[in-house]
Amino acid sequence: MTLSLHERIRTDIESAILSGKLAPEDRLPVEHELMQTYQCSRMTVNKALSALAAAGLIERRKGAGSFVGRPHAHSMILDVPDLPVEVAKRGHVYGYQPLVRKLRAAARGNAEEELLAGGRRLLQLDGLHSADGAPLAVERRLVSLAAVPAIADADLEKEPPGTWLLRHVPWTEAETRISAVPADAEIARLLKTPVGTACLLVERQTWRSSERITAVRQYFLGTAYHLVARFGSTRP
Amino acid sequence: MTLSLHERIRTDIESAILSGKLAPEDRLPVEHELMQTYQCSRMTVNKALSALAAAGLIERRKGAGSFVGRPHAHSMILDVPDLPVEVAKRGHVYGYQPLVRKLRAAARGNAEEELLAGGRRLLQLDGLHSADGAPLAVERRLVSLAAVPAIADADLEKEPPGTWLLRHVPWTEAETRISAVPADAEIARLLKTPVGTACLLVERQTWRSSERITAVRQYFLGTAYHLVARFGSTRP
DNA sequence: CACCTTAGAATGTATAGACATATGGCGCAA
DNA sequence: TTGCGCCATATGTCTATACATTCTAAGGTG
Repeated sequence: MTLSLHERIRTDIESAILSGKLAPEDRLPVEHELMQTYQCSRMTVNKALSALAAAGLIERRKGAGSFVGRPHAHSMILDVPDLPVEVAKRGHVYGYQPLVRKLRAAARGNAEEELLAGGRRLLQLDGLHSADGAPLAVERRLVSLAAVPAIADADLEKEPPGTWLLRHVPWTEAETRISAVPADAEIARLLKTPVGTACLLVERQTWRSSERITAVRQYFLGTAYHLVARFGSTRP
Repeated sequence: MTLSLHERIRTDIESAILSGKLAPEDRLPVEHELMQTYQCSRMTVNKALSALAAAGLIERRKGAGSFVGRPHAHSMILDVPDLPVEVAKRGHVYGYQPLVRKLRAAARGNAEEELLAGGRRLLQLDGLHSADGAPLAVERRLVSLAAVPAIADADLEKEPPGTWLLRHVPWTEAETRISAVPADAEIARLLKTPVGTACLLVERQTWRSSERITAVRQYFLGTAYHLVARFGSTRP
């Protein structure tokens, strides 16, 4: 793969930073110097540096110059894969078993549910994800019928509601909380594991321009699943 | 804040996508149309669209056009905060207590450790993070002396090694695995919790251009800590 | 010596044009 | 009808230039 010129400039500087040749707070060559070095126009240099700035690798200060940014080991990229896809990728047979499908109002006094419902009703969808027949995760989901009326008529027998929503209510914003909890009696029964087993709890809320769509709690069998996050120059 | 023209074009299209006015696979106006709409040059439009493509919001196909991408609820942004900072931000007093400091060779047969050591020795650093005196997390860390010889002389009594490394070996690439495990006897003793308590296990490896720096396992008290990941248009 | 002004330096934004390259559809030929 | 090739289309890359904005540092003034 032959890199275009601005890509080459970008990767050159990128590897200089990641290898430590350029330390944080170091000043980069100014645009005119890079123009000389690579024998190109300023716009080409600018494109490379702007990309690095957008990625947070450098900081550009108008009038002052460009500087290597300080690293932030926070803000890594977390892969939250679609379960059917992920399970299939590991060579297992994915299964989804719906457990509860209930149309109901928001629980009174539960501010969370009332916000989600937005005055109308909620669809509660509980289900069990499995890999090769073995339980993998229990899912408890609430969907706002105000935001997604179409889900009332959706066929959710084979496809988990998360996958359905991903296809029908695209480009939502989301926030995910990850924690570890012991399995309560019901979770333990469904996951066929002793009460108190460590479970990875993934709580996710999604909304679209301030309209709340869905809230889900997924209890993963702690030993059978993990999430992976990355930080670095490796781009997809 | 007055947006520049290419920023305005970008945010216009961005909100059209996030609000659903533009659905996945939809075709965007071609660059020449946008030039007309905004009365600007092609480079300006191109800058806006390139930024959207870099963010994964749209897909551009040479010769074909620009299309709204399919949403990926995966690849969220995970905040892995520096513990001292995060604890302080919540109004608690952070504490770090070193437990083990041992210079040793890689365990034979442990491919992981041998890779990290790179033929030389490892520094093992175990410690306990606490908030307001209450145990928060146990940390077990290995640092490659081949990669970071300076850490042999570092003062790690008050500052956790993670913070020290962040300041002295910046811009590492990293991979984090997140799972849930029960506390074994030693972890339970240190966290002052019963054996089997659900713990959030965060395993992180960092390296710099294929040279391995450190590997760490942090066991968080499940009920006392959680991670948060976000996905959406909100940029810092 | 302290403070203010100012000139230069560096990035931010935008224009207009040129050529390169991948795509997809249309028309022509076998 | 089928398959091939060509061409219009749309994006990718790059140039050269212009002016705006912001920061830094030098130099002059009180």
